[in-house]
Amino acid sequence: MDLFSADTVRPPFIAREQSPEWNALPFAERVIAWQRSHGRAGLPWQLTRDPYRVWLSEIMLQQTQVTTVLGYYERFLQRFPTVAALAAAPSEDVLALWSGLGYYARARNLHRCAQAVVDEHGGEFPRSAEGLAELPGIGRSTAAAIAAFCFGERVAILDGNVKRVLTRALAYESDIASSASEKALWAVATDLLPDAPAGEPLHAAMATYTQGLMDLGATVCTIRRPACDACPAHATCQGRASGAPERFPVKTRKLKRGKRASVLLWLQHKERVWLVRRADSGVWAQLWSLPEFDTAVALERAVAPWPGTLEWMAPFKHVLTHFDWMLQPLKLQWHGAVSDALQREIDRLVAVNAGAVDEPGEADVHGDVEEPDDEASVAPTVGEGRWFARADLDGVGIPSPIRKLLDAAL
DNA sequence: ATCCTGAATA
DNA sequence: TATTCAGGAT
Repeated sequence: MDLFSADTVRPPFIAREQSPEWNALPFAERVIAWQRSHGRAGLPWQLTRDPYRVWLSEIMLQQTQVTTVLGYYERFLQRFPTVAALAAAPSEDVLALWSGLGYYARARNLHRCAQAVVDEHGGEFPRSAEGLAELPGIGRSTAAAIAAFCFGERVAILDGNVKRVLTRALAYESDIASSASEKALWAVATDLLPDAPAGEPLHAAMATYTQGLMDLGATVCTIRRPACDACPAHATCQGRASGAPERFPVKTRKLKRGKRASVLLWLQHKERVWLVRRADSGVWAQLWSLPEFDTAVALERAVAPWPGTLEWMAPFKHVLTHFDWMLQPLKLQWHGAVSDALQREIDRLVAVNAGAVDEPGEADVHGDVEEPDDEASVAPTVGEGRWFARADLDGVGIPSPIRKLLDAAL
């Protein structure tokens, strides 16, 4: 069953067929009416007002689609049923359950936030958007969403979906990246908030309106080919009137990505692979991955004295926001025993990664030619490495492309 | 400016 | 198949 497309479970909403009186309703009331009949309902995090669950869903839904989050949300709650359980957990376990979701700073902030709620707020989330926004990982929009859903606070959200809906409704021509636009759109979002309907608590209106704006952006006012006929704001939408609603929001700055190339050491002994924990900052911070080198030469120098043969595996590209990353795995495999001396060498590689060992020392030990620019040749890690059997990989955080690589060949 | 991934498009 | 794009908080 497709929970995300309202039209699969409900008759299509055709704005044209609505009465003139209905179209004359204020924006918020139109959104609310649409949400009640055509918004997404029944998603796991919509069945509760528990701030812990709503907060978790909002963090997971940042930069991540509903279908992806569904695969993580329940599993996470099973392992951490309460904010106290999450606060008490090792950060390693939190990252393991976040593994594959991406933007791992969210998981680190999530954990810090849980600890702040327990340590500084007696285990209860603040009941206002203002209070929520002071917690790690909760910005203005996420704070407002939680406050609207859980406490019915009359406060505006402004995420990517909402920006799209609003800029189209207004045919807003300025680049939304500017701080002036940001400010203006927050003001618009706040202006459009519903008033308490007669004989109805504001709480319900705020929750429905907030969800409605999100769902409208996700299912009707889509990036490409918006379904204007199905939109409750159809009649007054300036973007639609302009004939090219998909032109909004206006973004003049084009993103340009840099390039980076790295070499990964796949160190395999029998059925196990050697992984290191990455540094506390930078890409894939604190996740487990294959040791990373700037060049094949640097990698070959590091493993030169070791047994086994180096095998070049298929290179692959991984795209991040700010650069295209070409990754070349080199597999070093052997089946003999790991002597204490060799294991010390392997541990030492990690220590070098962490910057704990002087580079000249390494050159001496390996009897290698001195090379300039050696310091940047190995990506930093936090100095921890372990052998992993296939079954061990489930228990730790591993970046998606690395997990995929390991799954395919380990 | 820096984080990651999956979906959409070419 | 390869490339482009979207998406909040810090």
